[in-house]
Amino acid sequence: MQENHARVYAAIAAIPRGRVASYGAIAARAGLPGRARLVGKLLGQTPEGMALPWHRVLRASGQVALPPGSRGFREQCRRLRAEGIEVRNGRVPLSRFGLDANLDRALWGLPG
DNA sequence: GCTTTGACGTATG
DNA sequence: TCATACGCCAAAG
Repeated sequence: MQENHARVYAAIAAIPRGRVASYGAIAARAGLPGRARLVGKLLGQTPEGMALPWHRVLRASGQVALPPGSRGFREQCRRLRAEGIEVRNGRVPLSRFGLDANLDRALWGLPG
């Protein structure tokens, strides 16, 4: 296990239930700014059996990264909805469920 | 070694 | 909102 891999896994595991984070945010949190693709690559080779909230990782746009209609795509949407996250057309409104967005809202004391 | 290939991101029009 | 261009870098061939 590479050091970077471990950090990426740790960053993903740190996403609270009911929230989502982007590949870029995960990479940055893992100390690898600008390397979102590395996160995607890693998840692509991650065994299904691994206990990891991989479904909470989305593109910066809020889009599910997996090919629409694929098995993984449906599984991800299913898991997200199971946590109360709204998924519409393979997209999650980051304004409400994005981890960073919610942190900002908390800091500014704005309503959700 | 060089080229291609990604579960990506930002800038620009 | 959609498309294109470019940056990024580890793996695989």
